[in-house]
Amino acid sequence: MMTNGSLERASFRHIKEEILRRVTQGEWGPGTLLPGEIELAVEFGCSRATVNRSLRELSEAGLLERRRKAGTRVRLTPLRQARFEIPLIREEIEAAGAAYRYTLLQRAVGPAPVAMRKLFHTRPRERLLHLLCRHDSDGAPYQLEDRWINLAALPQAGTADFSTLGPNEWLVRAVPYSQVEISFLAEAAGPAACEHLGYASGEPVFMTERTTWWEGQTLTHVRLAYRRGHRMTARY
Amino acid sequence: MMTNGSLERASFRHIKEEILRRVTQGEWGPGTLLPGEIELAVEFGCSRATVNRSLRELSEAGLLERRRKAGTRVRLTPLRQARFEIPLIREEIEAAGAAYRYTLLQRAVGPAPVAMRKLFHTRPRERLLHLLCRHDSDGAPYQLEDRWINLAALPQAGTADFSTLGPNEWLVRAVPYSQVEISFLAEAAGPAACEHLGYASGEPVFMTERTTWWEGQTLTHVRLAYRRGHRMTARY
DNA sequence: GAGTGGTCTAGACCACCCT
DNA sequence: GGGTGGTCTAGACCACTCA
Repeated sequence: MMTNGSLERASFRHIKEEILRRVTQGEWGPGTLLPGEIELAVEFGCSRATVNRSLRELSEAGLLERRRKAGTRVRLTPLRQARFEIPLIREEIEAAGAAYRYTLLQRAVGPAPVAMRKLFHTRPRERLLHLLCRHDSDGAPYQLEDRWINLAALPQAGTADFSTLGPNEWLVRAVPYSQVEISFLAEAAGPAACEHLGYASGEPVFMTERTTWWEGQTLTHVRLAYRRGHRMTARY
Repeated sequence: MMTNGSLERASFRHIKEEILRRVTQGEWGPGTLLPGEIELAVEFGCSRATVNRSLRELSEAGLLERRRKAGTRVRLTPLRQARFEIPLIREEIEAAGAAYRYTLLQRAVGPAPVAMRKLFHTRPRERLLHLLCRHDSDGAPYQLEDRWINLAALPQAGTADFSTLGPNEWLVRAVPYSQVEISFLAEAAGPAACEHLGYASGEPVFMTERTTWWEGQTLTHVRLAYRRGHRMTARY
């Protein structure tokens, strides 16, 4: 019945905030050993499970370090992690209040270059679908998409109509939950970026590369070139 | 006493895996309404709290969508999020098994350029510390660090010795827990990148920009230029 | 209004790992 | 060996939101 003494209800959120405050304001410096869960539960007038959730989440966020028997400590150097949300390109553009347009520039089916064959572990005879697409924001080129799709793993992609629906959206519907590796890098503008994004040859281009697997098979590999000045931003 | 019926102990991990399996293998397609927590608890032979933790974590990971009264659904388009760990540059290099070396190239205190004054909200008279440093991996230039530090907010930085300890490590110790905004971008190599990282003028450079606040004050702003070919990679 | 998830409690047992 | 966090349970009340 009696919960706290103060007006606030005991809650894992309040406890997280209070512990975060003590750490950021230096009350508990790097390396400090925190009181045990039972002790904190008494201090905050809540159950041990509530304290546990607070400390667990702060430890997942990289602020604290927990070990059985050793206790909970403030990390010496906080584990920094930035989380980037990867939206569908259409949603990204529309969220910015701009009009989205999609154009299929090229479509080809055939044997793959060596680099792609290695990535997809396909035999020389197997065919890949190669697509080149442009995504516009308010009529101006925004992103160029250079995609390879494994037709052995995704035969339906061979007959899908990519002239109106982008391959990314198609894939998300066909294979929604898959393993992904994503990279960010800088590259010199090649002929395609010059022609479709208006770059001068050799200009720096911000690029994303993504490879997608499902049940151990490589499904698709895509290289996304962004328009001049694009950046990926996150807070933490 | 009786827990499960099967040999496995009921655990939120097993439940997560099983639900993930049902979703990825298409048993529960996008938009599917999952059974309620109580129903799942009966199925898995565990308590509702255990089911709740499983579903909560899957929803935080972007796979599921939960609303009171409406229930738990498989997301139509999975919420994609990539998590990048941001290590100290020294740890990044040493983790790759290479030797780390740090060099302070320039140090200057003075009035700031307009762009920096805006960022730091300083008055014209206030001074900023400007540092240029290089981080080497196995003797080869790896990263160039161009940093501004707000001396009004961090007066100790004015007397710190940055000739042996990099400003990043110094800052992490002085102000461990702060707010950060980080961006990734591509830029043409300027004179500094050419001189210290061996770029040809105008070559594409992968860059990170980071601004750090603490208690509402802008503490520091840094631009990191990486050696040729660098990429940031994450899996999800 | 009623059904669902969100959270808290009190208690329990266990696994890990420091001393 | 013993103390700490890791997890589970059974029950409860609450808040949101859909019909």
